[in-house]
Amino acid sequence: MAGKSTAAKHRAQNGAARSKRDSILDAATRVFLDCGYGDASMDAVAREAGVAKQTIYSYFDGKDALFEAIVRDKCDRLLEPIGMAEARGNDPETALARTARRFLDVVLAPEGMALFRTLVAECGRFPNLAEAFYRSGPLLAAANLADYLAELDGKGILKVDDPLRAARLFFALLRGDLYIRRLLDLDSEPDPADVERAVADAVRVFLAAHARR
Amino acid sequence: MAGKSTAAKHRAQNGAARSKRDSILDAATRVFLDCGYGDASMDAVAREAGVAKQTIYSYFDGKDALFEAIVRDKCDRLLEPIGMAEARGNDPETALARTARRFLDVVLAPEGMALFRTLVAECGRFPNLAEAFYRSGPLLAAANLADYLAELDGKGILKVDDPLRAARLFFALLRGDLYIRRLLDLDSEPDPADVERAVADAVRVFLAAHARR
DNA sequence: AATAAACTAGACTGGACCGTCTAGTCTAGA
DNA sequence: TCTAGACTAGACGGTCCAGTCTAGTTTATT
Repeated sequence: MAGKSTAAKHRAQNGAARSKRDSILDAATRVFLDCGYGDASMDAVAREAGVAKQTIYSYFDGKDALFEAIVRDKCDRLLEPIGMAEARGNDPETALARTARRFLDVVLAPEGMALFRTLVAECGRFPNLAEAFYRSGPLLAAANLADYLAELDGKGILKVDDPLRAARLFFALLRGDLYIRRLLDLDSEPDPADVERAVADAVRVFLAAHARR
Repeated sequence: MAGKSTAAKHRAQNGAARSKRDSILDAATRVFLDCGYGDASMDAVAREAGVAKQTIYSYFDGKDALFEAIVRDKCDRLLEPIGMAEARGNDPETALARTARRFLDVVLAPEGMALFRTLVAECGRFPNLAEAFYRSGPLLAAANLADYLAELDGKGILKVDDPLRAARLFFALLRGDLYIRRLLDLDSEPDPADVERAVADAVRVFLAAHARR
Protein backbone atom coordinates (compact mmCIF):
# COMPACT_ATOMS: atom_id res chain seq x y z
CA MET A 1 0.00 0.00 0.00
CA ALA A 2 3.06 2.20 -0.38
CA GLY A 3 2.62 3.93 3.01
CA LYS A 4 0.63 7.12 3.48
CA SER A 5 2.72 10.11 2.42
CA THR A 6 3.94 12.57 5.02
CA ALA A 7 1.77 15.16 3.36
CA ALA A 8 -1.28 13.01 3.86
CA LYS A 9 -0.42 12.50 7.51
CA HIS A 10 -0.03 16.24 8.00
CA ARG A 11 -3.30 16.92 6.32
CA ALA A 12 -5.05 14.68 8.80
CA GLN A 13 -3.75 16.35 11.91
CA ASN A 14 -4.91 19.68 13.27
CA GLY A 15 -2.51 20.38 16.10
CA ALA A 16 0.70 22.31 16.44
CA ALA A 17 1.90 21.67 12.89
CA ARG A 18 -1.02 23.78 11.81
CA SER A 19 0.94 26.97 12.31
CA LYS A 20 3.74 25.89 9.98
CA ARG A 21 1.26 24.94 7.32
CA ASP A 22 -0.34 28.34 7.75
CA SER A 23 2.89 30.23 7.39
CA ILE A 24 3.53 28.36 4.15
CA LEU A 25 0.04 29.22 2.94
CA ASP A 26 0.54 32.87 3.82
CA ALA A 27 3.85 33.09 2.07
CA ALA A 28 2.55 31.23 -0.95
CA THR A 29 -0.40 33.58 -1.15
CA ARG A 30 1.88 36.59 -1.24
CA VAL A 31 4.21 35.06 -3.81
CA PHE A 32 1.55 33.63 -6.12
CA LEU A 33 -0.70 36.67 -6.10
CA ASP A 34 2.29 38.90 -6.58
CA CYS A 35 4.08 37.10 -9.39
CA GLY A 36 1.39 34.92 -10.89
CA TYR A 37 1.55 31.16 -11.11
CA GLY A 38 4.22 30.93 -13.77
CA ASP A 39 6.70 33.36 -12.32
CA ALA A 40 6.30 32.21 -8.74
CA SER A 41 9.00 29.76 -7.71
CA MET A 42 8.85 27.23 -4.94
CA ASP A 43 12.22 28.51 -3.75
CA ALA A 44 10.73 31.96 -3.38
CA VAL A 45 7.83 30.58 -1.36
CA ALA A 46 10.24 28.68 0.90
CA ARG A 47 12.36 31.78 1.40
CA GLU A 48 9.32 33.95 2.10
CA ALA A 49 7.93 31.41 4.57
CA GLY A 50 11.27 30.93 6.29
CA VAL A 51 11.02 27.22 5.68
CA ALA A 52 13.00 24.59 3.82
CA LYS A 53 11.68 23.71 0.40
CA GLN A 54 11.28 20.10 1.43
CA THR A 55 8.87 21.16 4.18
CA ILE A 56 6.54 22.62 1.59
CA TYR A 57 6.50 19.32 -0.23
CA SER A 58 5.69 17.56 3.03
CA TYR A 59 2.53 19.64 3.40
CA PHE A 60 1.52 19.97 -0.23
CA ASP A 61 1.80 17.60 -3.14
CA GLY A 62 3.37 20.11 -5.50
CA LYS A 63 3.12 23.53 -7.02
CA ASP A 64 -0.33 22.94 -8.47
CA ALA A 65 -1.73 21.69 -5.19
CA LEU A 66 -0.23 24.59 -3.28
CA PHE A 67 -1.70 27.04 -5.74
CA GLU A 68 -5.12 25.43 -5.49
CA ALA A 69 -4.93 25.54 -1.72
CA ILE A 70 -4.09 29.22 -1.51
CA VAL A 71 -6.72 30.18 -4.06
CA ARG A 72 -9.49 28.27 -2.34
CA ASP A 73 -8.40 29.70 0.96
CA LYS A 74 -8.45 33.24 -0.39
CA CYS A 75 -11.84 32.71 -1.99
CA ASP A 76 -13.31 31.56 1.31
CA ARG A 77 -11.79 34.29 3.40
CA LEU A 78 -11.76 37.28 1.09
CA LEU A 79 -15.12 36.87 -0.52
CA GLU A 80 -16.96 36.04 2.68
CA PRO A 81 -18.22 39.58 3.36
CA ILE A 82 -19.82 39.93 -0.06
CA GLY A 83 -21.80 36.77 0.60
CA MET A 84 -23.53 38.34 3.60
CA ALA A 85 -27.27 38.62 3.42
CA GLU A 86 -28.97 41.98 3.26
CA ALA A 87 -29.95 44.04 6.25
CA ARG A 88 -33.66 43.95 5.56
CA GLY A 89 -34.70 46.74 7.83
CA ASN A 90 -33.67 49.75 5.78
CA ASP A 91 -35.07 51.64 2.87
CA PRO A 92 -33.89 50.25 -0.51
CA GLU A 93 -31.52 53.09 -1.23
CA THR A 94 -29.61 52.61 2.00
CA ALA A 95 -29.55 48.84 1.73
CA LEU A 96 -28.36 48.91 -1.87
CA ALA A 97 -25.68 51.46 -1.08
CA ARG A 98 -24.44 49.36 1.82
CA THR A 99 -24.28 46.24 -0.32
CA ALA A 100 -22.52 48.18 -3.02
CA ARG A 101 -19.88 49.59 -0.69
CA ARG A 102 -19.16 46.20 0.82
CA PHE A 103 -18.79 44.73 -2.65
CA LEU A 104 -16.48 47.39 -4.00
CA ASP A 105 -14.34 47.46 -0.87
CA VAL A 106 -13.57 43.81 -1.39
CA VAL A 107 -13.19 43.56 -5.14
CA LEU A 108 -11.28 46.79 -5.74
CA ALA A 109 -8.82 46.18 -2.91
CA PRO A 110 -5.34 45.00 -3.95
CA GLU A 111 -5.94 41.50 -2.67
CA GLY A 112 -9.24 41.13 -4.45
CA MET A 113 -7.79 42.39 -7.70
CA ALA A 114 -4.71 40.21 -7.43
CA LEU A 115 -6.84 37.14 -6.86
CA PHE A 116 -9.07 37.89 -9.81
CA ARG A 117 -6.17 38.75 -12.12
CA THR A 118 -4.42 35.54 -11.24
CA LEU A 119 -7.55 33.51 -11.88
CA VAL A 120 -8.12 35.17 -15.22
CA ALA A 121 -4.53 34.41 -16.16
CA GLU A 122 -4.76 30.77 -15.08
CA CYS A 123 -8.33 29.86 -15.88
CA GLY A 124 -7.10 27.67 -18.70
CA ARG A 125 -4.89 25.63 -16.41
CA PHE A 126 -7.28 25.60 -13.43
CA PRO A 127 -10.83 25.80 -14.72
CA ASN A 128 -12.28 24.44 -11.50
CA LEU A 129 -10.70 27.26 -9.50
CA ALA A 130 -12.27 29.86 -11.76
CA GLU A 131 -15.61 28.18 -11.23
CA ALA A 132 -15.17 28.06 -7.45
CA PHE A 133 -14.28 31.74 -7.40
CA TYR A 134 -17.28 32.69 -9.46
CA ARG A 135 -19.61 30.75 -7.21
CA SER A 136 -18.31 32.05 -3.91
CA GLY A 137 -17.97 35.60 -5.24
CA PRO A 138 -20.08 37.14 -8.00
CA LEU A 139 -22.75 34.45 -8.03
CA LEU A 140 -23.28 34.37 -4.28
CA ALA A 141 -23.43 38.15 -4.08
CA ALA A 142 -25.98 38.29 -6.88
CA ALA A 143 -28.09 35.51 -5.38
CA ASN A 144 -28.27 37.25 -2.02
CA LEU A 145 -29.16 40.57 -3.52
CA ALA A 146 -31.73 38.83 -5.69
CA ASP A 147 -33.49 37.52 -2.59
CA TYR A 148 -33.73 41.00 -1.23
CA LEU A 149 -34.94 42.40 -4.54
CA ALA A 150 -37.62 39.73 -4.73
CA GLU A 151 -38.81 40.79 -1.32
CA LEU A 152 -38.94 44.44 -2.36
CA ASP A 153 -40.90 43.45 -5.42
CA GLY A 154 -43.31 41.41 -3.33
CA LYS A 155 -43.93 44.37 -1.06
CA GLY A 156 -44.56 46.57 -4.06
CA ILE A 157 -41.67 48.87 -3.23
CA LEU A 158 -39.76 48.23 -6.45
CA LYS A 159 -40.64 46.56 -9.70
CA VAL A 160 -38.24 43.67 -10.30
CA ASP A 161 -39.36 41.06 -12.79
CA ASP A 162 -36.25 38.89 -12.77
CA PRO A 163 -34.46 39.42 -9.47
CA LEU A 164 -31.29 37.49 -10.32
CA ARG A 165 -30.78 39.28 -13.60
CA ALA A 166 -31.49 42.59 -11.94
CA ALA A 167 -28.95 41.82 -9.21
CA ARG A 168 -26.31 40.98 -11.79
CA LEU A 169 -27.02 44.22 -13.61
CA PHE A 170 -26.60 46.10 -10.36
CA PHE A 171 -23.16 44.65 -9.77
CA ALA A 172 -22.23 45.27 -13.37
CA LEU A 173 -23.15 48.93 -12.95
CA LEU A 174 -21.12 48.99 -9.82
CA ARG A 175 -17.95 47.64 -11.37
CA GLY A 176 -18.28 50.19 -14.11
CA ASP A 177 -15.16 51.47 -15.73
CA LEU A 178 -13.21 51.39 -12.47
CA TYR A 179 -13.05 47.63 -12.55
CA ILE A 180 -11.61 47.45 -16.05
CA ARG A 181 -8.99 50.02 -15.19
CA ARG A 182 -8.10 48.20 -12.01
CA LEU A 183 -7.87 44.89 -13.85
CA LEU A 184 -5.35 46.39 -16.25
CA ASP A 185 -3.56 47.94 -13.29
CA LEU A 186 -4.01 51.43 -14.70
CA ASP A 187 -5.20 52.79 -11.35
CA SER A 188 -4.15 52.05 -7.83
CA GLU A 189 -6.79 51.51 -5.17
CA PRO A 190 -9.44 54.21 -5.58
CA ASP A 191 -9.97 56.66 -2.78
CA PRO A 192 -13.26 56.50 -0.86
CA ALA A 193 -14.67 59.48 -2.74
CA ASP A 194 -14.42 57.63 -6.06
CA VAL A 195 -16.00 54.57 -4.54
CA GLU A 196 -18.80 56.65 -3.10
CA ARG A 197 -19.48 58.20 -6.46
CA ALA A 198 -19.58 54.82 -8.15
CA VAL A 199 -21.99 53.59 -5.49
CA ALA A 200 -24.24 56.61 -5.89
CA ASP A 201 -24.29 56.29 -9.68
CA ALA A 202 -25.14 52.61 -9.58
CA VAL A 203 -27.90 53.06 -6.99
CA ARG A 204 -29.41 55.98 -8.84
CA VAL A 205 -29.51 54.23 -12.20
CA PHE A 206 -30.77 51.01 -10.69
CA LEU A 207 -33.59 52.65 -8.80
CA ALA A 208 -34.59 54.66 -11.86
CA ALA A 209 -34.85 51.46 -13.84
CA HIS A 210 -36.90 49.62 -11.24
CA ALA A 211 -39.14 52.32 -9.87
CA ARG A 212 -42.82 51.62 -9.58
CA ARG A 213 -44.74 54.09 -11.64
CA MET B 1 28.56 52.39 -35.42
CA ALA B 2 28.24 48.66 -35.04
CA GLY B 3 26.24 48.19 -38.26
CA LYS B 4 22.47 48.38 -38.42
CA SER B 5 20.99 45.06 -37.36
CA THR B 6 19.29 42.89 -39.93
CA ALA B 7 16.08 43.42 -38.00
CA ALA B 8 16.39 47.15 -38.42
CA LYS B 9 16.97 46.74 -42.12
CA HIS B 10 13.91 44.56 -42.45
CA ARG B 11 11.82 46.99 -40.52
CA ALA B 12 12.69 49.68 -43.03
CA GLN B 13 11.65 47.78 -46.12
CA ASN B 14 8.10 47.18 -47.27
CA GLY B 15 8.49 44.82 -50.17
CA ALA B 16 8.35 41.09 -50.59
CA ALA B 17 9.75 40.30 -47.15
CA ARG B 18 6.54 41.80 -45.80
CA SER B 19 4.71 38.53 -46.19
CA LYS B 20 7.23 36.59 -44.13
CA ARG B 21 7.03 39.13 -41.36
CA ASP B 22 3.27 38.85 -41.48
CA SER B 23 3.23 35.11 -41.23
CA ILE B 24 5.45 35.38 -38.16
CA LEU B 25 3.09 37.93 -36.65
CA ASP B 26 0.09 35.73 -37.39
CA ALA B 27 1.67 32.68 -35.85
CA ALA B 28 2.89 34.62 -32.85
CA THR B 29 -0.59 36.01 -32.32
CA ARG B 30 -2.06 32.54 -32.23
CA VAL B 31 0.62 31.18 -29.92
CA PHE B 32 0.75 34.12 -27.51
CA LEU B 33 -3.01 34.55 -27.19
CA ASP B 34 -3.42 30.83 -26.81
CA CYS B 35 -0.75 30.09 -24.24
CA GLY B 36 -0.06 33.44 -22.65
CA TYR B 37 3.28 35.17 -22.67
CA GLY B 38 5.03 32.87 -20.23
CA ASP B 39 4.03 29.56 -21.73
CA ALA B 40 4.51 30.62 -25.33
CA SER B 41 7.88 29.54 -26.66
CA MET B 42 9.79 31.03 -29.53
CA ASP B 43 10.24 27.51 -30.89
CA ALA B 44 6.48 27.10 -30.97
CA VAL B 45 6.10 30.37 -32.85
CA ALA B 46 8.73 29.29 -35.37
CA ARG B 47 7.07 25.92 -35.86
CA GLU B 48 3.63 27.51 -36.21
CA ALA B 49 4.93 30.05 -38.70
CA GLY B 50 6.85 27.45 -40.69
CA VAL B 51 9.99 29.48 -40.28
CA ALA B 52 13.40 29.03 -38.71
CA LYS B 53 13.79 30.52 -35.26
CA GLN B 54 16.62 32.68 -36.46
CA THR B 55 14.30 34.32 -38.95
CA ILE B 56 12.09 35.53 -36.14
CA TYR B 57 15.10 37.15 -34.52
CA SER B 58 15.98 38.83 -37.79
CA TYR B 59 12.59 40.55 -37.83
CA PHE B 60 12.08 41.15 -34.11
CA ASP B 61 14.50 41.97 -31.36
CA GLY B 62 13.30 39.28 -28.99
CA LYS B 63 10.33 37.74 -27.27
CA ASP B 64 9.25 40.98 -25.58
CA ALA B 65 9.39 42.93 -28.81
CA LEU B 66 7.46 40.26 -30.67
CA PHE B 67 4.80 40.23 -27.99
CA GLU B 68 4.49 43.98 -28.06
CA ALA B 69 4.18 43.92 -31.82
CA ILE B 70 1.39 41.37 -31.90
CA VAL B 71 -0.54 43.05 -29.10
CA ARG B 72 -0.39 46.49 -30.71
CA ASP B 73 -1.36 44.96 -34.01
CA LYS B 74 -4.34 43.19 -32.49
CA CYS B 75 -5.44 46.32 -30.65
CA ASP B 76 -5.43 48.30 -33.87
CA ARG B 77 -7.22 45.71 -35.94
CA LEU B 78 -9.60 44.11 -33.50
CA LEU B 79 -10.79 47.17 -31.65
CA GLU B 80 -11.23 49.30 -34.72
CA PRO B 81 -14.98 48.67 -35.13
CA ILE B 82 -15.80 49.72 -31.58
CA GLY B 83 -14.10 53.04 -32.22
CA MET B 84 -16.55 53.88 -35.00
CA ALA B 85 -18.65 56.98 -34.52
CA GLU B 86 -22.39 56.74 -34.07
CA ALA B 87 -24.91 56.70 -36.87
CA ARG B 88 -26.62 59.92 -35.86
CA GLY B 89 -29.73 59.52 -37.94
CA ASN B 90 -31.66 57.04 -35.83
CA ASP B 91 -33.76 57.18 -32.71
CA PRO B 92 -31.70 56.72 -29.53
CA GLU B 93 -32.91 53.21 -28.86
CA THR B 94 -31.81 51.94 -32.24
CA ALA B 95 -28.52 53.77 -32.16
CA LEU B 96 -27.67 52.53 -28.67
CA ALA B 97 -28.60 48.97 -29.54
CA ARG B 98 -26.40 49.09 -32.62
CA THR B 99 -23.47 50.42 -30.66
CA ALA B 100 -24.04 47.79 -28.02
CA ARG B 101 -24.14 44.93 -30.49
CA ARG B 102 -20.97 46.06 -32.21
CA PHE B 103 -19.25 46.32 -28.86
CA LEU B 104 -20.29 42.93 -27.58
CA ASP B 105 -19.55 41.20 -30.85
CA VAL B 106 -15.96 42.32 -30.56
CA VAL B 107 -15.25 41.95 -26.88
CA LEU B 108 -17.05 38.66 -26.28
CA ALA B 109 -15.53 36.96 -29.32
CA PRO B 110 -12.72 34.51 -28.60
CA GLU B 111 -10.07 36.82 -30.00
CA GLY B 112 -11.23 39.78 -27.97
CA MET B 113 -11.37 37.76 -24.79
CA ALA B 114 -7.97 36.19 -25.40
CA LEU B 115 -6.42 39.59 -25.96
CA PHE B 116 -7.93 41.03 -22.83
CA ARG B 117 -7.06 38.00 -20.71
CA THR B 118 -3.47 38.13 -21.87
CA LEU B 119 -3.21 41.81 -21.09
CA VAL B 120 -4.67 41.33 -17.63
CA ALA B 121 -2.15 38.57 -17.01
CA GLU B 122 0.79 40.62 -18.26
CA CYS B 123 -0.13 44.13 -17.21
CA GLY B 124 2.62 44.03 -14.60
CA ARG B 125 5.28 43.26 -17.17
CA PHE B 126 3.89 45.45 -19.96
CA PRO B 127 2.06 48.37 -18.39
CA ASN B 128 2.26 50.44 -21.55
CA LEU B 129 0.44 47.75 -23.52
CA ALA B 130 -2.41 47.72 -21.02
CA GLU B 131 -2.65 51.47 -21.36
CA ALA B 132 -2.64 51.30 -25.15
CA PHE B 133 -5.39 48.71 -25.11
CA TYR B 134 -7.53 50.74 -22.76
CA ARG B 135 -7.19 53.81 -24.91
CA SER B 136 -7.93 52.18 -28.23
CA GLY B 137 -10.73 50.07 -26.77
CA PRO B 138 -12.89 51.00 -23.78
CA LEU B 139 -11.89 54.65 -23.67
CA LEU B 140 -12.39 55.31 -27.36
CA ALA B 141 -15.73 53.55 -27.36
CA ALA B 142 -16.91 55.57 -24.37
CA ALA B 143 -15.67 58.84 -25.82
CA ASN B 144 -17.53 58.29 -29.07
CA LEU B 145 -20.72 57.32 -27.35
CA ALA B 146 -20.33 60.32 -25.05
CA ASP B 147 -20.31 62.63 -28.07
CA TYR B 148 -23.56 61.16 -29.24
CA LEU B 149 -25.11 61.36 -25.78
CA ALA B 150 -24.11 65.01 -25.49
CA GLU B 151 -25.90 65.65 -28.76
CA LEU B 152 -29.03 63.89 -27.52
CA ASP B 153 -28.90 65.95 -24.37
CA GLY B 154 -28.48 69.13 -26.35
CA LYS B 155 -31.55 68.30 -28.42
CA GLY B 156 -33.51 67.59 -25.27
CA ILE B 157 -34.14 63.99 -26.23
CA LEU B 158 -32.37 62.54 -23.21
CA LYS B 159 -31.12 63.98 -19.97
CA VAL B 160 -27.37 63.31 -19.71
CA ASP B 161 -25.47 65.47 -17.26
CA ASP B 162 -22.06 63.87 -17.64
CA PRO B 163 -21.89 62.20 -21.05
CA LEU B 164 -18.58 60.41 -20.56
CA ARG B 165 -19.60 58.91 -17.25
CA ALA B 166 -22.95 57.93 -18.68
CA ALA B 167 -21.25 56.27 -21.63
CA ARG B 168 -19.01 54.29 -19.32
CA LEU B 169 -22.00 53.17 -17.30
CA PHE B 170 -23.69 52.05 -20.48
CA PHE B 171 -20.77 49.81 -21.43
CA ALA B 172 -20.55 48.53 -17.87
CA LEU B 173 -24.21 47.52 -18.05
CA LEU B 174 -23.52 45.87 -21.32
CA ARG B 175 -20.65 43.75 -20.10
CA GLY B 176 -22.78 42.65 -17.22
CA ASP B 177 -22.23 39.23 -15.82
CA LEU B 178 -21.47 37.73 -19.21
CA TYR B 179 -18.12 39.47 -19.33
CA ILE B 180 -16.98 38.17 -15.96
CA ARG B 181 -17.96 34.65 -16.92
CA ARG B 182 -16.19 34.94 -20.23
CA LEU B 183 -13.07 36.31 -18.56
CA LEU B 184 -12.93 33.29 -16.32
CA ASP B 185 -13.61 31.09 -19.32
CA LEU B 186 -16.74 29.66 -17.74
CA ASP B 187 -18.78 30.16 -20.90
CA SER B 188 -17.89 29.77 -24.53
CA GLU B 189 -18.94 32.44 -26.99
CA PRO B 190 -22.56 33.37 -26.23
CA ASP B 191 -25.19 32.73 -28.88
CA PRO B 192 -26.81 35.72 -30.53
CA ALA B 193 -29.94 35.38 -28.40
CA ASP B 194 -27.97 35.95 -25.19
CA VAL B 195 -26.22 38.92 -26.72
CA GLU B 196 -29.52 40.33 -27.85
CA ARG B 197 -30.93 40.02 -24.37
CA ALA B 198 -27.92 41.72 -22.83
CA VAL B 199 -28.27 44.53 -25.35
CA ALA B 200 -31.95 44.94 -24.63
CA ASP B 201 -31.42 44.99 -20.87
CA ALA B 202 -28.67 47.56 -21.07
CA VAL B 203 -30.60 49.83 -23.40
CA ARG B 204 -33.75 49.60 -21.32
CA VAL B 205 -32.02 50.41 -18.04
CA PHE B 206 -29.96 53.17 -19.59
CA LEU B 207 -32.94 54.87 -21.17
CA ALA B 208 -34.94 54.61 -17.96
CA ALA B 209 -32.14 56.34 -16.09
CA HIS B 210 -31.78 59.15 -18.62
CA ALA B 211 -35.35 59.79 -19.67
CA ARG B 212 -36.58 63.33 -19.72
CA ARG B 213 -39.51 63.65 -17.36
C1' DA C 1 18.45 10.03 28.14
C1' DA C 2 16.83 7.62 24.00
C1' DT C 3 14.31 7.55 19.97
C1' DA C 4 11.43 8.87 16.16
C1' DA C 5 9.56 12.30 13.57
C1' DA C 6 9.87 16.98 11.79
C1' DC C 7 12.72 20.16 9.94
C1' DT C 8 16.85 22.63 7.59
C1' DA C 9 20.35 23.78 4.15
C1' DG C 10 21.83 22.91 0.11
C1' DA C 11 23.26 19.91 -3.67
C1' DC C 12 21.47 17.64 -7.59
C1' DT C 13 18.64 15.82 -11.76
C1' DG C 14 16.07 16.51 -15.59
C1' DG C 15 13.78 19.39 -18.51
C1' DA C 16 12.28 23.74 -20.68
C1' DC C 17 13.51 27.64 -23.04
C1' DC C 18 15.83 32.14 -24.75
C1' DG C 19 18.98 33.70 -27.66
C1' DT C 20 23.23 32.61 -30.43
C1' DC C 21 25.93 30.17 -33.61
C1' DT C 22 27.23 27.10 -37.45
C1' DA C 23 26.93 25.09 -41.71
C1' DG C 24 24.61 24.58 -45.50
C1' DT C 25 20.68 25.77 -49.10
C1' DC C 26 18.04 28.80 -51.95
C1' DT C 27 17.20 32.97 -54.68
C1' DA C 28 18.00 37.21 -57.26
C1' DG C 29 20.67 40.17 -59.56
C1' DA C 30 25.22 41.48 -61.96
C1' DT D 1 28.11 31.74 -63.76
C1' DC D 2 29.28 34.11 -59.65
C1' DT D 3 28.07 36.33 -55.44
C1' DA D 4 25.59 38.41 -51.55
C1' DG D 5 22.02 38.13 -48.66
C1' DA D 6 17.95 35.70 -46.92
C1' DC D 7 16.64 31.54 -45.08
C1' DT D 8 16.70 26.67 -42.81
C1' DA D 9 17.72 22.99 -39.55
C1' DG D 10 19.53 22.01 -35.67
C1' DA D 11 23.06 22.18 -32.10
C1' DC D 12 24.56 24.68 -28.11
C1' DG D 13 25.43 27.65 -23.80
C1' DG D 14 23.42 29.63 -20.11
C1' DT D 15 19.75 30.20 -16.99
C1' DC D 16 15.91 28.98 -14.36
C1' DC D 17 13.07 25.91 -11.95
C1' DA D 18 10.15 21.66 -10.05
C1' DG D 19 10.87 18.12 -7.46
C1' DT D 20 14.16 14.72 -5.12
C1' DC D 21 17.85 13.41 -2.22
C1' DT D 22 21.39 13.61 1.48
C1' DA D 23 23.17 14.63 5.71
C1' DG D 24 22.79 16.82 9.71
C1' DT D 25 19.89 19.38 13.46
C1' DT D 26 15.92 20.31 16.29
C1' DT D 27 11.76 18.97 18.82
C1' DA D 28 8.65 16.13 21.26
C1' DT D 29 7.46 12.05 23.43
C1' DT D 30 8.35 8.09 26.20
